[in-house]
Amino acid sequence: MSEGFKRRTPSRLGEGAALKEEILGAAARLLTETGREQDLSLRAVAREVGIAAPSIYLHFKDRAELVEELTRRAFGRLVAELRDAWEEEEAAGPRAALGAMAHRYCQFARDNPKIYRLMFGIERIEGSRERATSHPLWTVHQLWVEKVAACRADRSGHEQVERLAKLLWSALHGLVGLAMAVPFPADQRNLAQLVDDYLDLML
Amino acid sequence: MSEGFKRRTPSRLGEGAALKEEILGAAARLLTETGREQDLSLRAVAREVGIAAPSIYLHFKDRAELVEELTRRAFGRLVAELRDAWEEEEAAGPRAALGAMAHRYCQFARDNPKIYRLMFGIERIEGSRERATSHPLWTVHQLWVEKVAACRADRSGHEQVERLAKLLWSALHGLVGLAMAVPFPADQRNLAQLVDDYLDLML
DNA sequence: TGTACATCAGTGAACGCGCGTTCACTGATGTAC
DNA sequence: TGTACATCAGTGAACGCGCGTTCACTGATGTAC
Repeated sequence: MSEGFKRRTPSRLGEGAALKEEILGAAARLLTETGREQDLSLRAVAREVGIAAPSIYLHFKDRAELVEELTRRAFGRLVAELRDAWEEEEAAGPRAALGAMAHRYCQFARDNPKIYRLMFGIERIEGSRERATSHPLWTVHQLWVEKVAACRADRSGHEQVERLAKLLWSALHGLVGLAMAVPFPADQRNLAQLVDDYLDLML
Repeated sequence: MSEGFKRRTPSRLGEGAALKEEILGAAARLLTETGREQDLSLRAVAREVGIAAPSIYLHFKDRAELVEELTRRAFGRLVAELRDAWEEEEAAGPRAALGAMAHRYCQFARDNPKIYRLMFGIERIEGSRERATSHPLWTVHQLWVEKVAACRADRSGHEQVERLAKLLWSALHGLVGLAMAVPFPADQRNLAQLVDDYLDLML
């Protein structure tokens, strides 16, 4: 608004797929910086990129497809962050690495609250009914299971590991969810403390 | 839609506050039965009640006020449910009563997913900045603290009790939140099992 | 090297929609005389 | 008991808005001859 008119320089080289990236980038920007959840409209995205609204249809079938691609990538980033956190602390042993992963999870959610909400919100539930294991959420789930298993070594059966993984994941999810929702803020330090408490209880 | 025209019988006795109740009831119905989150529009509510849209302004300043009243009452119902669950099991001791409360909490969320989302969603954060302790969320928080304290008797200091209460609450919040979001459903029984696991870990 | 044409990224105008809100009104009920 | 009037719950029409999407277009680039 304050920065006047942007008009996309045409720059139409042989391949136009670059615009697709610009569109997804602008959509992410709208969610992280400025907007409320519902500001993710095609027209707002087009405005942010500096193109005409119909241009989006050159790269996405419709609004739903844009949103789906956006969340798919966000899940990709989340998983990458988690793996990264694990690897950074791996030398200190699986328990420490799992802790790092848990903290990074919360960090991601707090850094990208709108996107996090979109990932775990209501928009997404529709089309992906039976191909559940291809849903990005499945990947996240598997990652927790895998790493919790590494912590428990062979002290627990697979079922027990699955249960622990679910407990941990949903505890973290609830912690960041409440922290976002509640007006008497559990601040950053407090949250980290609570995460550690969970880990102590569980392992 | 399928049931043709409803037209509210005027019935304008001395007090018209009855319509306010009808409006709130219709709004709740829209969220629990039919609609997606965003179907909670003034016009949809008016349609559901069978009145003209402007009539809503006789009882609510604007849409925001309707939504606020709706969530305030929903919190009231939640707290009542929780107290009720506690009292039903109180005879069996505080640990059992707390368990009953935890299960009832999940039950409420699963029975009213749209409303639960509204209560802990994004809509509400705005106006209620500094009067935090008058926010209904504060009441819920206090209730958990009170009942966890009853379980811990004098084995824990106040700070420790607060922490446990937060852990429990957010664990439950995360559990139901993920259960709603995830397409490979942890079914009802599974969820109850996980709740028990949490309680075992914590107490 | 020069011309005709196909391709294709991107556009401006328009559509129909549902929304929140305003406004001047209607018409039944309760009250004053 | 009958008439005039104030009150007040509820209404229909209209406003301006932003939205998702469609459609016929423009105009630069790459290719065929």
